[in-house]
Amino acid sequence: MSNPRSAKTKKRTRIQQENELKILNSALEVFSQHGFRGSTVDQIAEMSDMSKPNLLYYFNSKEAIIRILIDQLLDKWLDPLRKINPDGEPLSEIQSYMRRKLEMSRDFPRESRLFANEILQGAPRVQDELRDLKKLVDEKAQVITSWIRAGKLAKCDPYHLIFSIWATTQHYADFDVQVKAVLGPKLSGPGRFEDAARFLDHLYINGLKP
Amino acid sequence: MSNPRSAKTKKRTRIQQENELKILNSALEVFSQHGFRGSTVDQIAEMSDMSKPNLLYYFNSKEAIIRILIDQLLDKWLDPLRKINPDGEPLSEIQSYMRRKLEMSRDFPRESRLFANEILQGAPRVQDELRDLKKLVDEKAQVITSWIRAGKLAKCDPYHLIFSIWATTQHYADFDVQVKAVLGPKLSGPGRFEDAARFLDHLYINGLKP
DNA sequence: TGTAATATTTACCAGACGGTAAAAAAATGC
DNA sequence: GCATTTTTTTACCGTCTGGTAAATATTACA
Repeated sequence: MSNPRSAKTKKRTRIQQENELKILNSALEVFSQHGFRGSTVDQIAEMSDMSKPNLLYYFNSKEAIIRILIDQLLDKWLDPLRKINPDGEPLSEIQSYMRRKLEMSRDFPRESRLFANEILQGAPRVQDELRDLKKLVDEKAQVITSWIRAGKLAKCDPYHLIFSIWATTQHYADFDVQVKAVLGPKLSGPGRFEDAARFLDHLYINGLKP
Repeated sequence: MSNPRSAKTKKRTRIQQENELKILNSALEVFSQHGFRGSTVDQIAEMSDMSKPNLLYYFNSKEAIIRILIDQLLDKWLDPLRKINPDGEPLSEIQSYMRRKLEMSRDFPRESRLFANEILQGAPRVQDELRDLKKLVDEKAQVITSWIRAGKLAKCDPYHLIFSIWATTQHYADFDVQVKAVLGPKLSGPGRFEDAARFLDHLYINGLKP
């Protein structure tokens, strides 16, 4: 068999497990920074302390690697949205969702940037995933609408509400260099996520009116 | 002289002006969709109805083209922020700024995506510009702080306020495919920018509290 | 209309890229 | 310790890419 991953259910050896993990980790690093076409297999191989042919022994192609990364990503990415509880207190559900998304930007910035790269470049590889995404968002938009009807939330477009939460939270991962450049060395510590959370809490609940 | 652009102040011929414009326009299209390394000179040349050597007669290198695009971009990009008037009515100044940024996303999505690509990939070419950006943001953050002190605005972090406006507005350009996929064909018309503006107006002024 | 300057084409090149074949080396199981 | 499987290395290949040299065609202007 040419490739260990193509074996259907055969148990993986220790070396396989280690190397596949190492490769995927390097690939995430490289792809998230340079995008797919901007990355080279050699870069990923070098970061994995491996020769290019050796890497291609574990994964058939560059394309195969990013496919796996994307599949792993989307599930994790949608989890915070799934966790929104229709029976919870609306304002605090929104708030928790925002916080969960912000934590993802803090803890998984590479995943965020990989996804951003894909979308930015026209999402050629995530068409199916976008369909799933729409389904889930439609569902949650209905929940939000029901909250508004019940008078628990200000009247607003639920889709754009969700967009704004995505945008504001992912910004801290995707535009990290810009955020750091603007905040300067003093304010760029890990505390910036706390500051962001505090600001967004206030914005989403009370707005800017004094 | 090998290249018409390298001539210091010599007046440009009609053909030069036309072709340079055509090339820069194609380059913006290509770079904004594929990023720098993901784009090829041939792509840009083809889109300009030109051979690659002919294109390189007008611009010395691929790098030179993106440099010019970036220089043109930043100025335009910071304009809405510059226009914030310290003597205006705070809430409506914020609102106008948000609207101006949203209009830029609507009218110049390629510029937005080009910039996003640069930042996402570590901003290797925009270090100087980020310094200018910081200066301007520091200045406007002070204005916002003075508004808060005067009791004209809710107490909040001015930097994160600016970040949130950038994020929410640029989202509609940078993540356009995702926005369209989620909204579906019916809601994806040009009217989505009006819907977004309405939502953001309400969010930034009143928040979500019913 | 002739001529100098500008613009375009043709034919390349050297290096990087994704990927393969096959042999050598290392690990595994008996 | 030996045979089998797994892993790694070496040596490639065809294609694409950014860029160049030089010849040709076109334009502008006196």
